[in-house]
Amino acid sequence: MRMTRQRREILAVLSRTRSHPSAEEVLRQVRTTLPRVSLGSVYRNLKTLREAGLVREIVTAEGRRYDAVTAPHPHFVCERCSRVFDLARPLPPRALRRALPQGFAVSQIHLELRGTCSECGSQP
Amino acid sequence: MRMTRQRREILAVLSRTRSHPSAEEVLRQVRTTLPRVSLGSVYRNLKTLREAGLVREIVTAEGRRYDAVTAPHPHFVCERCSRVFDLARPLPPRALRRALPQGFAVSQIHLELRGTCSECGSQP
DNA sequence: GTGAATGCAAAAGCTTTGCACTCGA
DNA sequence: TCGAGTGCAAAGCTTTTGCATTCAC
Repeated sequence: MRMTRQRREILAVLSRTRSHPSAEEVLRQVRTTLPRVSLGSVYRNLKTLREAGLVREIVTAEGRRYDAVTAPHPHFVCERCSRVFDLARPLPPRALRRALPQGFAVSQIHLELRGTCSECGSQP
Repeated sequence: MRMTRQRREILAVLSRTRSHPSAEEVLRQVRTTLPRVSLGSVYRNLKTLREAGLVREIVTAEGRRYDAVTAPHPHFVCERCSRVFDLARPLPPRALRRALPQGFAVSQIHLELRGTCSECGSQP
C-alpha cells in the first residue's frame, strides 16, 4: 500500500477525532490541508484502509461513519443529534455464543445502542 | 391508517417469511398477487408500517431489510450469502446499562453478529 | 521509470418525491 | 364523497467507476 499524502491525511483526520465522521466530513477536514482532494479518493482510501485493517466502517440508520479505532467496541447513536459515541466493551461473549445455532461462526459483533445522549436529554 | 390492498399484501409477505427481504424483494413477492404495485408504494408503505410499529427495519452493511417481527432480537448476517438469521434474545441488559455514561437513555439495542452460517461454512 | 493512486465527471445504486388519478372508509 | 394512497417518472443522495494524468517508490 503506497502511502500517499491523501491517504496519510485521511488516516490522520480519523486518528485525531472520536466523532465518527462520514465520508463527506472526512473530505471537508482533509481539504483544510489538501484542498484539491476529491470525494472519490476519500471513498477509495477509506475502502483500502478498511481492507488493511486500519479503519473501521460503522453502518447506522443515519449512514456510514468511519473510525480509526478498530478494536471492537459498541456504539451509542443519539436519535436526536445523530452523534455516535464510543462505549466501553461490556459484552460477555459466552452469553452470545450460547444463542448461536450449530455451525455458525462469528467474525464480528456489532452492538449499537440507540437513544438520547445526556446533552440532548437535558434539553426539552 | 387506511388498509389498502397493497399495504395488506406487503404486511402479509413480511409476516409469512423469516428471510428479512429487501424492499426490492418485497416488491417481487407482492407482485405475484398484485402485479401493478410500484416500488415507490412499497417504500412508502414500509415507512408507514414502521411508524405504526408493525414492521422493523434492519440496517446492515448489505442494505436495508424488513421484518414483521418487531420484538427486539439480535440478528446474524452471513458474510458469504448475505442472509439474515434471527437469534434468540440473549442479552442481559444490566451489563449493557453499566457501560452507559450518566444521562444517556437507551431506546433500542441493535445487536448484529457477522460471520459464516452453517450452510456456507460447510462449503469450501 | 512505472504502476498504483489521483482528480474529475459520469454512472450506478437505492430511496424519496411530485403529480394526476384511484379507491377505501 | 373525498382525502389518503397509488402508479409512474423524475429527482436526490450516497457510493462507485472510467479515464487521462500524476507521483511515490
